[in-house]
This record gives sequence, structure tokens and C-alpha cells, in this order.
Amino acid sequence: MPELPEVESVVRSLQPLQGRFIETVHVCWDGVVDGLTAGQLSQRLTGRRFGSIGRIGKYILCAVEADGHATQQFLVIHLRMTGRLYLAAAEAVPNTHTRLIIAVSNGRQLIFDDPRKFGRVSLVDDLGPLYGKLGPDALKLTEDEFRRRIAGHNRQLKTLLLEQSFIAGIGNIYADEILFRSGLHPLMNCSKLSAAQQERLYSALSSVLGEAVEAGGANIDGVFKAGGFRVAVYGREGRPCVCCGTAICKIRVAQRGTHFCPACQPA
DNA sequence: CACTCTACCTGTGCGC
DNA sequence: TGCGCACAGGTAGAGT
Repeated sequence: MPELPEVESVVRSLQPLQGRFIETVHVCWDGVVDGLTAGQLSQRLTGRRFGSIGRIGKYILCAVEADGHATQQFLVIHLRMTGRLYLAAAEAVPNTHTRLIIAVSNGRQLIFDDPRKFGRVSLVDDLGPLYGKLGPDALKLTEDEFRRRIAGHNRQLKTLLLEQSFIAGIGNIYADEILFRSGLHPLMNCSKLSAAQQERLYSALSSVLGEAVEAGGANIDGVFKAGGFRVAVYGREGRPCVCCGTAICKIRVAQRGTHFCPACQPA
């Protein structure tokens, strides 16, 4: 399940796209395109050139340069749960889960696979609305800004961390990992945090995400493998805490499976 | 504002 | 073996 570190890893892998011309666009499943029709997407992209490839939170942003017919636009891609975005050789053939193929001028293809069909692709003129609905990217968040933003809320820590308008990029897995590292209970209300606890939370957030990015994403035994970051609590219900040996608990918070150590993260 | 629920999807893994 | 079903969860949108 791609969250910020996995998306960052994808963005890095897509850098060779920059400067390449789009030769063909093949939408394999129409539902993947959001906000315009598959035909419009194809027509508007074909013949144009990719600019810089970046990201905010879990959204992948591919600039499409201005040409004689159109101003600069952005191809915005969200992988949601099961999306995979990667470059492949021109000869690569679509599999049953391939939703979109963009062939580019160096004989390669940008391929978007998504078994669950949750992922979406759109083309926008302006990133303003997207930036407007998202909080600051979790990797760029400063401690001061974190304190300032948390002060206005009265919510459970887990729910708050998942809120993209609060901080962009954290999903269910890293929310659990961040809370574990900070030693805070997922149901604790953010308004009850002491200054020291706020600092621990910020520090855990930065270090967990930083390490995960460095490792190229998470590695969850038998479930998900993007990189080498080993999770401590996610998916480990009933197994011993890596820190104290107590059995990891699983509860539901905001309709999400939530894992924590009852000893290291007391209520 | 905080929260809850539902819809969107399908592969996986369980019990029977 | 195969069937039915709960489950996984990011986001939007509606409702309490």
C-alpha cells in the first residue's frame, strides 16, 4: 500500500521520463481517468513532452510542458491501495491489471497497473486546488509548523495523522509506526499532548518517514514489499513487541486496523 | 468541527 | 474442491 515513502520511491524511478515526448496513450480501463474522458486524456497528451516529475503527499505530479496548442498541465496520479507505476521496455505487454500505458520517445513505456481499480489519473491546468486541500507534505514539515497545526485540533492521534488536509502523505501503516515510535496511544487526543510529547511525535514522524524513504519503502512480511523498511507494529497483532515483548494489540480506529503495543503506548 | 458510514474494487484467506 | 464471506484501506461525499 503505497504511502509517502513508496510514492517518493516511484517518483525517483520515473525521473528518466523528464524531457521525453509522449507518443501514444492507451487507456486500458476507462474508469482510471478522472475528470475527463479517456479520449480527451489521450488526445491532450499525445505529442507533448514530460517536464519535471514530483509529488505532494501521495499524489504523483508529472508536468506536461506547454506547446503550440496548450499551456503547461499536470498529469496527476494517485496509486491508492494497489496501484503500481513503473517504466518498462516498449515490448512489455499489458497484464490483466494494466489500466494505462503511455509510450514515450526513448522506446520505453510508463505503465500503470492496479488490480483493485482504486487508483486514478487526471490532467489539470492548475495544482492550486490540490495544494489547497492538502496539508504540508510530511517530509517538508517543520517542527514549528507541526506544533502550530496541531494546536487547532481536538482529535484522536491516529485519525489526525491519517488526515491528508492536516499533513499530506501518511497512511495507515506509517501512522501506526509513527505512534509506536513516539510511545503514544492511537486514541489519545492531540489536545492532551504535552510539549515533550509533541516533540516526540514530530521526531518519530520525521525519523520513521526519513528512514522509510531511505530504505525505498516498507517491507511487510509476506504482504507488501517495496523496499527494506521493517515495520514494528503494523500487521503484527498478537506477536511480541520488538521493544518489550508484550503482545501487539489491534483495534479499529476510524474504520482502520490500528496496531499498537499496550505497554510501550499506554492509554 | 468531529465523527461515522457508504461507495468504490478485487485478491486473499478463512471456515465449512 | 469449492463456495460464501469477511477483510484489506485512500478518498469522496453524505449524513449525524
